[in-house]
Amino acid sequence: MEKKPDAPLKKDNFQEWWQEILGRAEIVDNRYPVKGLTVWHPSGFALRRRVYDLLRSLLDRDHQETLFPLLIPEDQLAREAAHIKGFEKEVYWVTRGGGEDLEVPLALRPTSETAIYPMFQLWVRSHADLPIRIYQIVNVFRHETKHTRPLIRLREITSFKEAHTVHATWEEADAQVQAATQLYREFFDHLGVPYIITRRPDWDKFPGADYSVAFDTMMPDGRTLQIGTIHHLGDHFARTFHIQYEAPGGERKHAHQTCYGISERCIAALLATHGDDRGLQIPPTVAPIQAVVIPITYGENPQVLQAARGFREALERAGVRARLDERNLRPGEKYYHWEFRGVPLRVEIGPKDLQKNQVTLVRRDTLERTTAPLDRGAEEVQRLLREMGDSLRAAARRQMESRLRSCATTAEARRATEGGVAWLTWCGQKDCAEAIETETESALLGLSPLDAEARCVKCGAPGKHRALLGRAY
RNA sequence: GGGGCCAUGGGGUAGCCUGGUAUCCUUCGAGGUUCGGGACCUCGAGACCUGAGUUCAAAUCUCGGUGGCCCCA
Repeated sequence: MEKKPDAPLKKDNFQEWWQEILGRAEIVDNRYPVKGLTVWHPSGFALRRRVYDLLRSLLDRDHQETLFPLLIPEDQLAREAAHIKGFEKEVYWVTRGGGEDLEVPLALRPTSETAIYPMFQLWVRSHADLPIRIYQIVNVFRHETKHTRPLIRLREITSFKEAHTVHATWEEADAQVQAATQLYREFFDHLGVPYIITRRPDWDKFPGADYSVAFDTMMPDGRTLQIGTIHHLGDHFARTFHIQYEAPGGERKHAHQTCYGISERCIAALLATHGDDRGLQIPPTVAPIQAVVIPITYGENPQVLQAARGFREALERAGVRARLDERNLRPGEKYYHWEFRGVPLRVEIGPKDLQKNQVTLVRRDTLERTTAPLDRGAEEVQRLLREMGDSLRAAARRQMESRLRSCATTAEARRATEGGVAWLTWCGQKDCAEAIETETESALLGLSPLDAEARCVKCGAPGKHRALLGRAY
């Protein structure tokens, strides 16, 4: 499986790097014989589990986890007009059971609003039932016509975390959007993935939403990747699905809703953000293996082996996820092996270390080599892991910010979007947006408030928004 | 949505034009010597995407399917 280290250079050719590294580092195996579906390798799955455990722990503070069915009857899926229009071209249908045609075709959920909201209709009776905040982590299916890419654009999204909330008023739902934004910030900060938060332009909002907020990050080639979205649904779905509650005064009112999602693109983002020409780099908070212990034995050497085993146990006791590599390979090969897989810290223990009663520690990010006394080694490992998490996050943030440009003309923005993204001022007119997109050869991804008075780069009218321009995956 | 290129052991490839015995590297298994940054030796294992057609004979030629990659909208 693993090849010798002729890994393509990431900054020169991200797409090739991406395709190669996922297989070689055993994250996913893309050889499954259906387009757009992929297999999580056990070690990739271990990472996925860490990342989603983190996400769960954040959500569990005030959400409850649930599980809804995969199949949605056609008539339910079609109830909300804008919603079905947004998804109909990508829906997979189950039309037969056994040898029989089904009376009602069943959709494989492309997202679960229409599976969940009929149940909300039953669950919501009184204002005392609100708010409801639930989430589920499930697979969803979308028959993508664009290029599928592993972990980035899939036909089966295997790891869709979707949260759905119900509130009494529009304002309360609006506050939930803020809360969700904060929660996502916290999540991506833990992963060290930098992000830009914008409101999606009207023509690009979630089908059936009042407005949509999106998190975008930047891939190494400067293209953007949407890694999280948050939607204020207003009362559109509540009206369609008759989700009503009895207010304290006795009148019946429509509820207001939000929904927000994160998929395995969050893992794509963390791998693409931190990886380099030597392989992956997994942030310590979510690394399934945080430190690998490599004994340097020179043939049989029971003392070294015993010390290495003992140290691994000490790490485990200190709460560090540690692994001992006792394979009969030369140490150098083990270094490359674990570096490629992104293990944050390597611990070497050899005869020279034993003599000095120390361990040698090597960081994955800087390859810096230090030593620590054997009996305080575990503490030092913990300290280094914390430091590495911070420094990965900071480096990623700097890297992205170096490729954000505020531009005064579309020509300037066009250059900026060749390897990054551009901010420019927009008046809010659709015509101007289209002209800007054409002239910059990129997409108007999102909007953010103006921080000072400015004029539309296209028509010169007073600006209404800062617009984010980029080329998106 | 439109166009182009491609499919050979687990991974990467040669062979295809001009039909006849499938190349090399890597990987994997066994054994031995090794071990502070990708060791070596011996032995062994493993492939022509799928269906149809042409032909005495197809990895090679033709058509369909499936899958992958790239470019443009």
